[in-house]
Amino acid sequence: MSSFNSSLLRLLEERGYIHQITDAAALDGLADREIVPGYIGFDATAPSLHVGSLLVIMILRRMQQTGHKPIVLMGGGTTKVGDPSGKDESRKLLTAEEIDQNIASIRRVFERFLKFGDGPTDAIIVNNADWLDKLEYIRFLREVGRHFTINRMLSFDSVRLRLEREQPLTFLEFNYMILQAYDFLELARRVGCRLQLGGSDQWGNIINGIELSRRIDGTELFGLTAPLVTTSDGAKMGKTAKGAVWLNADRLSPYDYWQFWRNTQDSDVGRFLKFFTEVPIDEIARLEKLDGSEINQAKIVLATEATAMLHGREAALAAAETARATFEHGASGEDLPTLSLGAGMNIAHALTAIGFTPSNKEAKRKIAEGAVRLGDEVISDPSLVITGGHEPLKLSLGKKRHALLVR
RNA sequence: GGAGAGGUGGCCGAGUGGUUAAAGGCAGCAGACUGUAAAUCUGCCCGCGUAAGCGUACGCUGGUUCGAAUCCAGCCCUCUCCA
Repeated sequence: MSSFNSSLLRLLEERGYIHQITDAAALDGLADREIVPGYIGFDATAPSLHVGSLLVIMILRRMQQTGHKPIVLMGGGTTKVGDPSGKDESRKLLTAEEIDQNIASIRRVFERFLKFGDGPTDAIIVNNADWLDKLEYIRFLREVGRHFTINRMLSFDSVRLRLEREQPLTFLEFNYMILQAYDFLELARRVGCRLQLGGSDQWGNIINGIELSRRIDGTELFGLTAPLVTTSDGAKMGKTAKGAVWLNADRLSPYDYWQFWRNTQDSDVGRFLKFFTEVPIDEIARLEKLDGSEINQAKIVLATEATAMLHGREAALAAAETARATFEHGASGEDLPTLSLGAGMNIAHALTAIGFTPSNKEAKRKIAEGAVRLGDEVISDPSLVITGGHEPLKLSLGKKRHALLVR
């Protein structure tokens, strides 16, 4: 069936994880013969990664499952420079302290997907600040800089698009691709890394690293990119009412994470099951063929499996149960967000306090629109003051967002 | 260093002294229809306040004026061309 021999590439291909490979046949041979250490870099621009990174994290996990060694590269150094890819403006510069805090916060997620340790296929985590922070400018320019022509650098999307749109690109950011290329060289030297993975937007950066390593060390390295995950109507995946879909539980609860997947469009379910769960292929084939409202069964599987992988099976089942109680029986599940009313609270303020509305003003608008219900009764009085009773009260905004109010 | 263009709400983008909290579009939220889907139609979309009302807002700082996003001065930033 598959054109590949190695279990790694066969699995990645079957699941749809492969967008481009530099030298597929050679990589296939290598992966078939020996343990391939492969890395992905993650910049620490926020205290949590979001679902946008989930696909490549899944690839690391799959690598390990097929007998290879995942390397998580935290971009402690590159974050200080800022990746211009896909952005019109440079980010504000983070301080070293903020970056370190972000790294500490982000790394916990990887422990859910990868097994770390000292064994040959155990995952390791490294920080490129370890070498980038120590670079000496002139020496670096002479050793590495001479392998890059400006002519070529200008042709890369990350740079070209910015220039075409007449947006500024600082010299600082311009250097990002060189540093990423150098990372690959450094990882090859330090830990024998042979493969770099990334999103399709990273192709240019990955190629640079491969070429740099070949020129300086004569080492043959490989690159593999994953497709950009968009929803079927073309939008970049990963936005919800509350903003980005964070992976850290303290930024997005398991319940909300479950809801994110539950609300997947029909046409995306099959693809997402392949990408973000480990449900067997033939089972996915069955699920995605379900008709009409039956497709919701597939969405529930997707939500529960994806949530279980990140937050644990128990949290996933609790989220599923709460959703079932809330949406199918009109009751309320205990996994819903909860707000303590204290002595009593204005209903509009309560909506804002839970985060359903960004402001009291917006909360009042929603009340005026008839979108707010308290215990399934539509509320029309924006000045209503709620006091908690013995039983939790269910507060709802629209059909999807529900919370429990307690005393 | 010189010449020109420009900086408007999350984004794009109108607006050149007075119903301008600022057209229109996108994104977003809600309602209807559904299946917690998509598409479609409708409404909403700076904040505080129950309300009257108030406070902020068109790069920054001042000024002119009864009144400024709109005029003037200085400054900051960006782009294009020239050196």
